[in-house]
Amino acid sequence: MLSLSPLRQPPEDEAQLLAQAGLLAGMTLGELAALAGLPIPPDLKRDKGWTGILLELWLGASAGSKPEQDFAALGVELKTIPIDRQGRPLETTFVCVAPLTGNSGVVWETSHVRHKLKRVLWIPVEGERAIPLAERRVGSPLLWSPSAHEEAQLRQDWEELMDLIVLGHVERITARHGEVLQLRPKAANSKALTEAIGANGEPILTLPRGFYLKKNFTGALLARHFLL
DNA sequence: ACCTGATCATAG
DNA sequence: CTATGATCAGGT
Repeated sequence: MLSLSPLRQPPEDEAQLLAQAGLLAGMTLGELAALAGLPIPPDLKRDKGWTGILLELWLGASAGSKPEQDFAALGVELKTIPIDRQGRPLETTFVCVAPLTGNSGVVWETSHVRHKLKRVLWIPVEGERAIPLAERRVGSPLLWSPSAHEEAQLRQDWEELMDLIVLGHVERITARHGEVLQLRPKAANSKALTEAIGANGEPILTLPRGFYLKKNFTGALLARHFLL
């Protein structure tokens, strides 16, 4: 029988990764944290990435801040996603930081967004704040790649947003732009600034931005999986 | 009730 | 600062 313990090595293939992820389904974050020897914070207010780190540990992902996929050898990215009791996402999903300069000639095919989303292991986790963190249960894993339709949706939003950035209109972009992919601040606070292109082509300082998947997109891909 | 803009911790 | 991991919380 497989031992229920964190993987100390990266998984060898997708099947092994999925098998390990499957063992976690139904367990609580409290159980997984205790078995991994990880302290459980009272809530996520000051530990927003805690669930993601915990699952990385259990699945043998490279911890830390490397700008790579979580399972580089497999080309797989790990995403935990908080869900309500009906399996619908409670939050948008951060994809990557948006490049605000040096974008002449960039195309969808080689974009960071496309690369990050090429193959994703989604792990739904109960996320309602009424449920104590330690009692929240891990759901069934979903190894996903964008369908042709999903990629077309992503590409359209990405191209629209990148056009605005390149044309110096980043500060006119709001989270309402994009049907499935949105651009929002991704920073420590509202004082953190980075360089971007202004309306007259001049350098400006603005908030760092990130690409996020809207809930309608992740909700649909989860529903497709768990209803079929 | 929900979404958008703001925010939190850590490593390098 | 940028990268990783995301959720918070007030205004609409």
